[in-house]
Amino acid sequence: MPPTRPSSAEIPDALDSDLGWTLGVVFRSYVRTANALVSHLPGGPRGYQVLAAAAQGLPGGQGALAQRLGVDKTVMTYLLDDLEKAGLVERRPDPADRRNKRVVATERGRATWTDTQTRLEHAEDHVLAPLDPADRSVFRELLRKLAAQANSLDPVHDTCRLVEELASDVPAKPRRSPRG
Amino acid sequence: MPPTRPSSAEIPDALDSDLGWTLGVVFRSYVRTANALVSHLPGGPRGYQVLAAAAQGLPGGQGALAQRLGVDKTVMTYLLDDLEKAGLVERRPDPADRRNKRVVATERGRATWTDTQTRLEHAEDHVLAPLDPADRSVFRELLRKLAAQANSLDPVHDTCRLVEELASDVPAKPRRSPRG
DNA sequence: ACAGATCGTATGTAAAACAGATGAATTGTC
DNA sequence: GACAATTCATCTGTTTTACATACGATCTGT
Repeated sequence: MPPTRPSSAEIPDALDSDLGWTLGVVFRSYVRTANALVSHLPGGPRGYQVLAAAAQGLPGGQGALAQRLGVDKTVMTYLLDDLEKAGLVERRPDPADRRNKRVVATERGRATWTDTQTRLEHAEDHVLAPLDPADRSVFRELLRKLAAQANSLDPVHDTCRLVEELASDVPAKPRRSPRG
Repeated sequence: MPPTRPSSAEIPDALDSDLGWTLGVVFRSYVRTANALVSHLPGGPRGYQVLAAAAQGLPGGQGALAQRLGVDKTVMTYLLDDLEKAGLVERRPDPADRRNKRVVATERGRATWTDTQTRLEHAEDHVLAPLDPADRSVFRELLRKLAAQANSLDPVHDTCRLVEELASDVPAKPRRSPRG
């Protein structure tokens, strides 16, 4: 998914008023900036999310953490390996359940987290720069409304229903053929 | 990049006012819907873009097409393989330059394109549903402004400059270690 | 006509994600 | 209290995807 990660200049013509396109342009612009701002810590953006979760001291082992972040548990394993190797977090066996390994941020990890947070705020300002302050808050508010609604109907079967609702000639699932 | 394709529920807590987060939620919501709506044609979203380009009859061979869409030329090769196998486009040798292979949409390809276009318009309405008509046009306009500016400073060195500008402790490039 | 460049394709390689198996540790039941 | 079943984190193997490179075919220059 990301399904789409087109790099730079693409379809510059008549799709200027297309919502999906403009949304993608703005989002990718932010993602590019944000990625650059967190590229110094292992795991990139996901490493930051893990660090943030650890610094906020939220409960649960690394499995729960993986589920919350939407990554596979095996990914979380070597994500934490790199993060721990960098001295930002620690795996600490849970005294209550020694199978669990609590993920706690080190002193340096907490400092790095707050530092990166301020960076990301700058990234937001960078993206919103072309708007004057009044328009910025309007945009934030509208976006917040959209996000709230999008979250409520996020479940997968909903888009499936929408597909069947609009589909005309989709009998089966034509998976992509292997390259050979 | 996608760099980030987190699936569903993630960091539900204090980041509600975070621009990057809400932007990502809305964008992923649209992407999910749009992907579902174009999943019936080979290559998914990129297959649709190729089909759209072919149906609009834009000039140039498949190499130029690949560059415009931001995908590798080798990807374009088997992308067109699948698309041609499905009878949506044809590779036609350019009479002026027989190295080039013009990509033209078949009759069925054009029909599929227009059909998919209307579907994607429904997807837009679906995302913008929580807003009343006035707010929708406001949102579209603000987003258009942001996209225009983002496009102008998209070049990579710009974000690099921004990184160095804000970086505090980034001496070298700590590439991620291989898993083993 | 011949050297060099360009287009599309084929091939190999590296990185990333997912599924399944493994070992350690807990819970339940008898 | 012992034993089966479950859960957690990790390891291993497979698959997919993108990229880099090499190749044959074709064009353009001299």
